[in-house]
Amino acid sequence: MSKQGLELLGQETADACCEGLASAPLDDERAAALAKVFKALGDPVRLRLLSMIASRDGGEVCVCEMTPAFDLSQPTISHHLKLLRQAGLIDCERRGTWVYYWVLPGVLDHLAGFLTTPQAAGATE
Amino acid sequence: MSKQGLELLGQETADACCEGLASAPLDDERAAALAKVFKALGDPVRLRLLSMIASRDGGEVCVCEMTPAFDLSQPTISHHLKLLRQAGLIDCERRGTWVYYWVLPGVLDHLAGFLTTPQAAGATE
DNA sequence: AGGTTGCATCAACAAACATCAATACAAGCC
DNA sequence: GGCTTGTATTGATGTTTGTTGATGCAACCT
Repeated sequence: MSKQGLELLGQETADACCEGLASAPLDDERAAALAKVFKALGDPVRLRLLSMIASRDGGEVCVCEMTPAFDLSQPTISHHLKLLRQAGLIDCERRGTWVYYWVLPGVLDHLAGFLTTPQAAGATE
Repeated sequence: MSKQGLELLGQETADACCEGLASAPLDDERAAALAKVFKALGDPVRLRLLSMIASRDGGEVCVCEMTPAFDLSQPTISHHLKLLRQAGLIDCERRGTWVYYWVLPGVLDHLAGFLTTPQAAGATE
């Protein structure tokens, strides 16, 4: 189930959906929504967790594999994963004993599109 | 001084310089450097300030124009601008009485490239 | 059933952050 | 020189965040 979402939501990639940061001044509402996501990215542990999940072949990583990769307690890792989930960046599912996390498709590319400036969006290099 | 946060992002062009979030697990150092930048973006006021500057024709905005655009005190706006500057996102110059801010070129597109997943990067155009 | 393991939640604390009033600094004007 | 305006810095305060030990819950295994 988790692997198929990416192709099905393929039309949601970076461009065309909504205005970028540099195309017009942000209004309060959009700024607040976007700030939530960037705030979730604004911690080195969460960035590493997200990267660990996003770079994984198969797209899924077990918590049992992430927790020992940090010099932090298990509740702390669980807390950071929760924040990433609440930001809409990842989701998880329990399968038997273990819990697996994956990156929600399209969200990262969406953010990238938001940051891309009009000039760079048109230029290939 | 203030560009430290983005040193690890490099000055090279957006696409070929460094690995993206989804290409390999981030190491501590890069995660810490990137987290600083994302943390700077993780506040609605700073996002609006940055957008206000980035979307401006001519690329420069006077502080005297930004301060009244928010329901916040002048020191607070100045503080947020300082954080954006320390994150390596913007720079400023005093010209006579007024101070002008602009977005440092390439940084936003660099961040966008970092967030772009390999699949989407190939499918962009 | 009882015991063990994996993960989430709770309660509590220190550190970091957003905000403002007061103040300091810089540049123009009288 | 003194006065005014624009911006940055300081000091203080209430809030948020990162972290942990303790606890709770779910799924396995005898």
